[in-house]
Amino acid sequence: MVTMRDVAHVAGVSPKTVSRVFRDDPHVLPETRERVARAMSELHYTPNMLARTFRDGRLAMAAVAVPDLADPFFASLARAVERVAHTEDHGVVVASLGDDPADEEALVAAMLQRQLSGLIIAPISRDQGYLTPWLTSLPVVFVDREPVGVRADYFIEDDERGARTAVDHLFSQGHRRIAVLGDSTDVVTTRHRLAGYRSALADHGVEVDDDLVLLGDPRQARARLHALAERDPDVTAVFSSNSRTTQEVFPAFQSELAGLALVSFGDFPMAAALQPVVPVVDQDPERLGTVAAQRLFARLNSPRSRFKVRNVLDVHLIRA
Amino acid sequence: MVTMRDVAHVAGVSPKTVSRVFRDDPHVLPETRERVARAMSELHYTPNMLARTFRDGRLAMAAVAVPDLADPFFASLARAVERVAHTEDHGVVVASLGDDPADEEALVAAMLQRQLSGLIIAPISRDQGYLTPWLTSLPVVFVDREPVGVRADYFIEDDERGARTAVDHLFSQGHRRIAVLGDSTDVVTTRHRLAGYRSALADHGVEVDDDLVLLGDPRQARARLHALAERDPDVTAVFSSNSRTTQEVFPAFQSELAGLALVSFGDFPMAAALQPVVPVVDQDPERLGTVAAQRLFARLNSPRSRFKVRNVLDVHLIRA
DNA sequence: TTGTAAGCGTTATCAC
DNA sequence: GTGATAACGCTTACAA
Repeated sequence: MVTMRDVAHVAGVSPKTVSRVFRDDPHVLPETRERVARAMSELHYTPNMLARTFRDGRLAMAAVAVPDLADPFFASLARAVERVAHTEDHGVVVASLGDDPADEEALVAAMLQRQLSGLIIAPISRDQGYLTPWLTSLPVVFVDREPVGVRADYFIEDDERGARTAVDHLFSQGHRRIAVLGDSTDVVTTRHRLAGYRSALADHGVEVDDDLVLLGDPRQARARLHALAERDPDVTAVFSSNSRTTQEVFPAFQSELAGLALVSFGDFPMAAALQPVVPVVDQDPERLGTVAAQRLFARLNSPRSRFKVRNVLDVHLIRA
Repeated sequence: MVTMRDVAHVAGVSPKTVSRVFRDDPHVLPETRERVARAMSELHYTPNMLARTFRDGRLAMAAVAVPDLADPFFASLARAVERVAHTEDHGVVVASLGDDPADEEALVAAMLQRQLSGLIIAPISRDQGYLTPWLTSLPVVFVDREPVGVRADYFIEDDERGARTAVDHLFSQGHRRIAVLGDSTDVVTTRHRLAGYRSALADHGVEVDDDLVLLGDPRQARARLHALAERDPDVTAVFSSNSRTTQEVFPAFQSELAGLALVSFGDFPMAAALQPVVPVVDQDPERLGTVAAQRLFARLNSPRSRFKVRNVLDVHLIRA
């Protein structure tokens, strides 16, 4: 590997001068600069970022931790973060947290040990208290899901309101017996959206029937829903509280559950082209990722400024 | 930040001993080890990975460069890489290359300057010759798109064969005047799939009409196709040579192009639930990412072994 | 078993 | 305007 030393040697100057040339320090004679520049290109010098960032203790990379990078929602979110990070000369390290809340802490710790400059996270566990010690050394911004057990910036959608809107829509179509599908209640958004479902029911004077509340692993959602429809033919509509689950169950609405109505919290690819039409509460992961990343860099670039910790983005029902 | 020095001081030993304890070096008295361990946890010591990796010149991170992380195909691929990297105690840095081939080199260079341990790339430019100098310092594996202008491992699908199969399928349904949609020909897969289209036509004694070849930005694909249908009503079928484009144009087949047949190279989310049914050549990004990452780490872990450079994965037409 | 010294590539400080 | 020196945190010789 070619180092500054090598360049300095060839150019007949000190390493420090090479450094100066590289950093465009004005305190270098044009002639010297020229000589150094020539040596650099002759030797194909590439600066060792690792050494540089080691000096100031911080890798120019932001971490993004999401449940699953392969989920289009989180992929878009990560892409948006990447875009912002790029304008700040930062790279982006990604980590998928997976299914098991118990793994979250270890995965996140593994990332943070690498002295990244900041973390954007959509957690899967019930409590992120383990992050508290890290907060002194790097900014953390939550996205999509608010922090529990730790105080940090967060950018979320109005889950309860969105869910209520979605369920209201079903009521407006005349449905009264409405099932709800959701992820694990470890996930805080599931709890909020469930609350929205409940309050919509309350608004319409319908009592919550726990038998209509189907939670857990999205991969089993279709089976669970199918079983419900069998034992309870009065159910006429379903509120799916996240897009992952919606994608799992949708095909059922084209076959064994044809005729039932479906609304979804969270849009997903090709949703607009589906028959039957699925109204969705649109979340805009792009925007979520962008604002979260902007906040991260705002924190990094002006550590003493104050910012609004809680940030709730509006959501809208589309294709209704 | 708490350093080894601090821990050493508290434990009353030298930094080296702390290092030994941390690395589970057997040459430490149980008693000493105990004392150091206590000091570490008292001080909440976290090792500075940056310093450690700086020493051996290599960050424990693999780079993944793809056209667009928000594209479900590449998101799945990246997710698979992440899974493998994780078992090797490596992080994953992602970069979306975007639309403009001219940006590729700079974006990739920016990543590699960070002394990452390896690169997995699905390039967008016509020539990756710029990578040659990097090959001495880190392994590079191409995915989905073979390298041009540089010799490196690559894992691709059988593009030409897949395309031929897709177009054959249209012929078998009686179609003779078949349009083809594609990305820019800067992308090597587009060229291969176009070749597959041409040879399928040749097999069936149909001459290629350049007017039926619609290439360029996927976002304009629907408009281009619409215009073609207007001026050439004899076209009865369309081969879309990548999933991005297919997703753009699909809605047209539900409205202004209803009745035309469509086959796609590349599956996409919810495709199975669409009406009309779209047969697709399935690519399995998951598998592609997995094998590419495995190769990357194989190269890293046994630098002197020899491997097969060219690796072509089979593709199959599904939902036909 | 434990400690000392040196160095990884870069840059800040402070001379000259 | 330029250079010597030290330092970032850790680890690998090599000593003790």
